[in-house]
Amino acid sequence: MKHSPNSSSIEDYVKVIYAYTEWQDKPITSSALATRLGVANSSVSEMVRKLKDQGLVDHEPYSPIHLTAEGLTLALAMVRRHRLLETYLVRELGYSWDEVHDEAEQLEHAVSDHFIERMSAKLGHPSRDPHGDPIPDAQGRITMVPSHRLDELDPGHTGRISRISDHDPALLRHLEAIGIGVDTRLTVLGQPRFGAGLQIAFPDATNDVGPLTLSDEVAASLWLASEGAHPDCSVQELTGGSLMTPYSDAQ
Amino acid sequence: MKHSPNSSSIEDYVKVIYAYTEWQDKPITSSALATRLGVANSSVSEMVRKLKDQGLVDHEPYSPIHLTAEGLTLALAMVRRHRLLETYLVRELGYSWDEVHDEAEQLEHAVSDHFIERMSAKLGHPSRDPHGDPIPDAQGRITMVPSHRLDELDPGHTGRISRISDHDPALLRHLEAIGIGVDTRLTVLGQPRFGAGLQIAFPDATNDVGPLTLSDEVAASLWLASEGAHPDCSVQELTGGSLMTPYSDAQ
DNA sequence: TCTATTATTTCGGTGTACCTAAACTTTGAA
DNA sequence: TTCAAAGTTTAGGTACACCGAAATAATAGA
Ligand SMILES: [Mn+2]
Ligand SMILES: [Mn+2]
Ligand SMILES: [Mn+2]
Ligand SMILES: [Mn+2]
Repeated sequence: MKHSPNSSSIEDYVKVIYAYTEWQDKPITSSALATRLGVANSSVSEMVRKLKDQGLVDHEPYSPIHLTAEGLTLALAMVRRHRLLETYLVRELGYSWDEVHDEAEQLEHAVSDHFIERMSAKLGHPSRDPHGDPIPDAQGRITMVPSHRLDELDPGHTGRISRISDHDPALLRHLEAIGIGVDTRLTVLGQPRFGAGLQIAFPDATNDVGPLTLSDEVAASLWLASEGAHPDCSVQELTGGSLMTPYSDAQ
Repeated sequence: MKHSPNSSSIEDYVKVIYAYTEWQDKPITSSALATRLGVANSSVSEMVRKLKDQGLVDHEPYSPIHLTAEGLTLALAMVRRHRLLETYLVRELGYSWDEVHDEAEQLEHAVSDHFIERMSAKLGHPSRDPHGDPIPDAQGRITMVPSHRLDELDPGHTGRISRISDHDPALLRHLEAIGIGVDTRLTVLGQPRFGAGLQIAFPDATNDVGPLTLSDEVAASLWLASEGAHPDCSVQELTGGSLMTPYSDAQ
């Protein structure tokens, strides 16, 4: 109900609650939230009570945490900010894709709505960030090709990488080194004979790049778009309203 | 002595202490600092004690507040950040000069050293911001033509506006409307017969722009560079070292 | 020189966002 | 079905950056 100016902590909590569901399609638990935010479980319990009081989440004690419609709107606004900032840093300021996440994590709380919309316009209103993550538009609509995490896919699937987790810069540099990026075409071969991981191949490879084994961690960080999927058939209308701050004068 | 990560409050205190001297050439008092920061006097007393403990200011009770060498380095780093950000917002994101101050006030605490240096490079390492304020270089050196506030100048002086206070957006829009901007050439005529203010004329005016009377507030917001002054003769070496954060890894 | 005014600091207290340790649920393995 | 381990919340406490009111110091006028 309340429309207090959201603190950067609140913004991060709500964003992480949203992002968890985007990647795991189940609601986040208290301890998972604590791990992702790098705070103690008790801090999460307290903050979740506050978020509930403010109408941003639904929560019963000892149960997972869900965003309300209002919480979702705030989360989408933060996701939009974060991903537009990452895109801007790469395209306009020459950052590499492994450098942008931490910078955007700070900036997302400091920039104004005005700044965000200027940036979006200058970039031509992009719909994906440098890691393939979809950027909600100013009305909270998300467009993305239907995709699945590599570790959930049965052997035999071929398609293009649609998104890559940007949380670990070292992982991004590793992927770059082995030639995997957004829109790279590849085939899932399945688990190798012994041990863990996932074997993949590059169907378009011209030279001697043979099949590769990805660790479980790497495989869970990659999403593959079904071959022939079309972005337009996957618009999700997630919120009714605009993502702009209700009172933009409150700088 | 301590090299704790500076909070945005500390950054603002130190920056305001520096900026006061830049405009008034005398050290700031506790209550002036409180006014400029929009906090209570008691808050300033407490914070100044903390700044002293951290070696950023010299201060005896009931006396004005001076920056130490270390405090000056931090202040110059913040001034550099603020003015580069303002310049960037105007040149790259299409902000007008009255919109940039508040946005930069937030961003200056959120961007990394890396971001600042990328921005500076992209802008061609500018030495003035949109209001004429000098931008310290990465070593803390400031270059500026010798100038004086309009309200301290004797009648008869002619020169170019070298800097304009950016704190009041309405004032900036007013100046724009009456044709005064950075590098505008004008002559100080002195006080009008009755009442307050300062009369000026535009020696280069081609049309019917006659002499104008500026209010005291406006006159105190403008600096005039002596006719024929040369920037190179006014480099101030203000600090020995680099303005970069000692441990840049501590994001 | 002696106030009266003004400036500054100290004191007690608030809200936010954390923490550790202790208490309390839930769950799943025996 | 039971109960120990795992997950979660509560209790008590800290640091930070504020506040208003009270106390204290500086200063300037008579
Ligand atoms: Mn963040
Ligand atoms: Mn991303
Ligand atoms: Mn600031
Ligand atoms: Mn400025």
